Amino acid sequence: MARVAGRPRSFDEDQVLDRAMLLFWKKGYEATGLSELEQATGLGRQSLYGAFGDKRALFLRIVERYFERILKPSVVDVLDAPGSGRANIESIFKQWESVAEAPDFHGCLVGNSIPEFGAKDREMSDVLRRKLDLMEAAFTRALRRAKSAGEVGAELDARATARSLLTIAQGLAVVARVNREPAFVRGVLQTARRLLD
Amino acid sequence: MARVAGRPRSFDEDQVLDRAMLLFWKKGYEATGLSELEQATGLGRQSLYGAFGDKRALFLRIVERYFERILKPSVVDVLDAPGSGRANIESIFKQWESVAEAPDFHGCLVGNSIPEFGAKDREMSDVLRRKLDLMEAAFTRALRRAKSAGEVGAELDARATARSLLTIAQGLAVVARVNREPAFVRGVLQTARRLLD
DNA sequence: GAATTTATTGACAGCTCAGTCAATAAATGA
DNA sequence: TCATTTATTGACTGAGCTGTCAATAAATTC
Repeated sequence: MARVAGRPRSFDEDQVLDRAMLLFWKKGYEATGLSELEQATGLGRQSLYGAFGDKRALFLRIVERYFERILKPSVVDVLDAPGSGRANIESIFKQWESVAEAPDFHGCLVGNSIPEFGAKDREMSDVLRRKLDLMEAAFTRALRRAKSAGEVGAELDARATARSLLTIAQGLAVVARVNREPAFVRGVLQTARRLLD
Repeated sequence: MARVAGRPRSFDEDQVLDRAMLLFWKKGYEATGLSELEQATGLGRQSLYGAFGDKRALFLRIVERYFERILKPSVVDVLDAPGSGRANIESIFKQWESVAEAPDFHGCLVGNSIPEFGAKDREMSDVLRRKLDLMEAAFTRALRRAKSAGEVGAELDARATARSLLTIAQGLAVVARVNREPAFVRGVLQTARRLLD
């Protein structure tokens, strides 16, 4: 794989993508302008276009990155960790509590984007849905393991419960942005735990 | 209350507001342009501004209308209906099922708007939060009545459960837009019912 | 009927948007 | 050294945005 001639990039791609991700996460797709992206990343417009394509292509890449760097490590990998499935779910609950109560909580990039693209953009909806599916599947695996280990009720419907936990997560990502009471999130999680018994 | 001189309006305000509401509901605040509002309502720009003020003021009015015309009758009033609190909650579940499975489901205007305004607009966040609070309170009332009537477990935490049901509702409003499987919504509701036992 | 008040119409101003063009800079390979 | 390739810079384009201005229309009140 011989390197081809040409001027080398002067920026760290990972850093640029992280900064763009944070911007899209906080402000949403439409509300994030190219000028803001230039400012946040320190790149000029042509560099952004040259490296990542247009705004939509950049966003698609950011969604992949958001899953790999945020959702996978903090949700999927935690649920799939060896040991107790139930304890893994409890770790997730604890994590949600601290995240949702943080002062600058800005929800979930995937959930935030769903209303924005709506039905008008099927490709984007499919991409976003696939991320939710991956989380649902991870919850299902953890619940099945918990069931085999007798950590949850034997009659528990793993798939339906996984769907509920995913739905609660996305609901919290919305509601906790305006309701900043710690008691709110704790109440929801306290109730979610009851689903496992 | 003597009428003052002047040319009378040539449009039906209710109809205009309903059409604007549907547009904001489907597309969101930012993505809805004045030209689209003109087209959907049949009004010229100056008529819109004269009657409702600027886009933001119109949207604030639409949010109030959305609560009065959609959320209050379909959630608050159903929960506050005389008789069994538990049966009223069950009515809500049934309704969510049919709504979320409809082909042109576009979520909840309140929930859709929360990520869009984020923390940058406190007035709007407060308005949106108040609508969620009113629904939470209605769930709490219904659960308390159900508890008094012995329709739910005596140890049930009415407020925490109300918060969970609100969170599930907002979660479904997001997730069901991309996951169109009827089994998804049904699974979540099946699990939600378990919260009441 | 005349003055007043409000509604409607259409054009327009100022700004921001995503995306592109052309010129310059900096590396490689021969 | 020189041709080639890629990156960067900054100006620019055309379109769309919200909001406003000025003129006209249609009612009431005196």
